[in-house]
Amino acid sequence: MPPMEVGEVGRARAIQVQGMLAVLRHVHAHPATTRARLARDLGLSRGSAAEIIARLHALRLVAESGAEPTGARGRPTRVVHRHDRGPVVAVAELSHESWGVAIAHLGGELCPVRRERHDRPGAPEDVLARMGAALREVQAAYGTRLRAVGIALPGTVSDGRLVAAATLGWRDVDIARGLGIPFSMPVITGNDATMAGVAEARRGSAADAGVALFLTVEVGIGGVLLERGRAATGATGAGGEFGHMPFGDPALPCPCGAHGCWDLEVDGRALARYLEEPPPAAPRTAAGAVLHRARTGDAAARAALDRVAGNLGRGVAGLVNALDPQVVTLSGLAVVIADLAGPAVRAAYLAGLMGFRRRTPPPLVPARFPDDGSMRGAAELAFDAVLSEAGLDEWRRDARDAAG
Amino acid sequence: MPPMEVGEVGRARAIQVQGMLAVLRHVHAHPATTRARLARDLGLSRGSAAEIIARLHALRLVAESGAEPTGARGRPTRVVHRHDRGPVVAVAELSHESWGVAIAHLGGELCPVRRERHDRPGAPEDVLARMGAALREVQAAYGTRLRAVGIALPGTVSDGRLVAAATLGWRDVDIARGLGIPFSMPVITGNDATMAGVAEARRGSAADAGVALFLTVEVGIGGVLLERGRAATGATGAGGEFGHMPFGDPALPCPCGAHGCWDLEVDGRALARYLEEPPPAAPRTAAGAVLHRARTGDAAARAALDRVAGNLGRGVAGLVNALDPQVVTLSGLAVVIADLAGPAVRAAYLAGLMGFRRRTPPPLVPARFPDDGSMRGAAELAFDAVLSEAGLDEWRRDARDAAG
DNA sequence: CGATTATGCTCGTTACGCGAACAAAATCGG
DNA sequence: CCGATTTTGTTCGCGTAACGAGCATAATCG
Repeated sequence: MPPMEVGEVGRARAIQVQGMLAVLRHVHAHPATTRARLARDLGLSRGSAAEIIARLHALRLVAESGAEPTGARGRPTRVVHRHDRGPVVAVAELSHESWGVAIAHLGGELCPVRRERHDRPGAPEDVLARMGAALREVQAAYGTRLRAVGIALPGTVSDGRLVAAATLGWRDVDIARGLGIPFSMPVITGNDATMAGVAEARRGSAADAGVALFLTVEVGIGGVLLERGRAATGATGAGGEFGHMPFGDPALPCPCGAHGCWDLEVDGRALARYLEEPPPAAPRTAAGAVLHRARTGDAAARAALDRVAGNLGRGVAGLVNALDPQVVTLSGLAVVIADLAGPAVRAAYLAGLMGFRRRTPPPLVPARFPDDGSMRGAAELAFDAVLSEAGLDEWRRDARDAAG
Repeated sequence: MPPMEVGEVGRARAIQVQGMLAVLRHVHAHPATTRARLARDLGLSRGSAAEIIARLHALRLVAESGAEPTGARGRPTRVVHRHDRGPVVAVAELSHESWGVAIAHLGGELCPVRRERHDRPGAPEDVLARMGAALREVQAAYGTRLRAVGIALPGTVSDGRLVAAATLGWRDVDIARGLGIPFSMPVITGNDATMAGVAEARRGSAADAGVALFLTVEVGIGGVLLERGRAATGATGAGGEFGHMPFGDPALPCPCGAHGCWDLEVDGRALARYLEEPPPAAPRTAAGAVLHRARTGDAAARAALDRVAGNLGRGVAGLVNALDPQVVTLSGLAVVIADLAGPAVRAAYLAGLMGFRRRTPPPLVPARFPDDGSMRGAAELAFDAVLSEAGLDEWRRDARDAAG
């Protein structure tokens, strides 16, 4: 069967592709779904579901198992899950402390491949070369099963370039080139907070929310607005830099080039400034230390924490006023701040909300994936490319070439 | 032909509806399109295009004319446009100065029905009753051709209620009930700035932008983020209240209940405060007076204007950092401020942008529809409901009942 | 005025999912 | 233990929409 061409043999072929994609996306969103359930959820007749699943099985995209008694009346149904030789995506994550590479299967399961720690990452070339080597290792291992790559980066990503990464000390890095990825598969690069937000919106704390806001505090604040599981990343992919909104002291210069950014009011730099201590070389580590002091009775640290908590709450309120999410997911230090200084966060949050919102303020909830959210999100975005018309066409073409 | 039922006679029927909707949406987006052009743009064969257009013509949704020589080689093609007895939507707009009702045709053409001015609108019941009467007049005139109603309101709209309207002095008004609309057609209520943004994104200054930001200054700032022509209105429809982000002096209380809102830094209240004059009863009118003074050499007014211009530029920069639009459309007083104090706006705008954005800052452009943008946007959203599967089903059902 | 180009029309063909009918596999209750 | 009931799986004739080849039509070109 040749890949579908627009117009050939009518729109019926387009319907087939839509049916196959609907089933694949259902299996991805609900690993261990059943044939009966997906037929019901997708509004397919049982005959159609059978045929589509057979078609996908022949392409080694899904497999069936089970049909074991459930204790309920009626003929047992079969479980539909990913095929053992089905597509995988590679995901890479870079942070100021380490980098990691994993693969992800249809359904979202992550399998770590490599992780290396680094104190100061040094030159981009070095780190990216090692990451690229790990990715090529994955490609060697999985061959044509590897269909896309997702890369989560700690900074502002615009048009596929890491244009600012304060924690790494990098500026304007061509990531794909640095990784030396020669293969032609889709490569999705994005901000790590944006990707973590996607993971929370699809499988995490915000899975039931049509509109959600994700915020994380590491060095500064990152985040993203999510609508029906999709990140509002803007025209160039750099949306979500809420930390560079002028919620702070306008006299304070920000490393980003602007002044008065929210970033400076909610992280380790803010804590140090409120304690009248010198700016920390490693704001994240310094923040941890101050929070520990606050936890163990240091009054000055406590007061600094309360100020930062107020700044956090007030900024979140402003975003809620502007973007009207149903839920706000917090991650990173934001969760710790909310834990240790909940009343200060909440008071500033409620005070910052427009009056009509105070009756039912969107809840602030902790992330479900605090440690690997950005990898999970990178996997989701990579699978978006795979579970598309173009992705399915490519898979079919490769399957045919392999059979021929 | 009965309305389409999911599953009946295969997905072929679903294909038909998609084809019809694609053609209708094309005609709506491109009034005076041609049969040849829409076949090409939509990837239809000429036979299919002919059949779909015939189907739509039979339903009195579109008509054809022309086929007149164009001077180009080849057989002339026909123009496809709205049917004279096709669907219309009613649009209503309420502002602090007046209210208006119009109808809109497929393709976007607006025809005014009624407009009344009011100095102080008074009780919601009175104004809404008059607007409701005008809408019922439209219903009487158009009968079943009237398919939806769009209503643009000057304040925060959440879950269909006008929960805050500072310029009207209204709070928490049930609009549909106040209008007394008994009919069961879709009624789309929304913020006037949001709707004006939709108009600019689809047919105006931001029509070519995938992601756009719309901002208008009247009393305070309203606006919306737009993605592919759709407004990011949030979970309850209240998104876009950028004026209630804390870009200002945190000590300043805002009528909304929060403090330090951007609203207070960019309108007539800000100008008055900077001039050390009492708060104006009508901030919009007062702003106009100050701008006139600034224009005619009043140094104090000029200085106040420059401060407001800086506040505007700085806040816009923060939104650009966060939302990453391709273009920012300005309307209302924002355009006047940008005209009179362009350098101050631009300087603050560029200074507030993250460094990497300064090379290619999203342009600030004036609205294409400064006077009726919110009505045009209300029409767009009302037609969204009409040009949908449900809307087409309803139209077909009514057409059948009328013929039977 | 024949050649060329572009569009409009006709109609046999293709390919999709539907769903009725039946088969299979479980539990229920007497 | 077995017939009844429920739920799922399989089969296959059916209906339907769009395709596109082939031809007709209507314009401009040289």
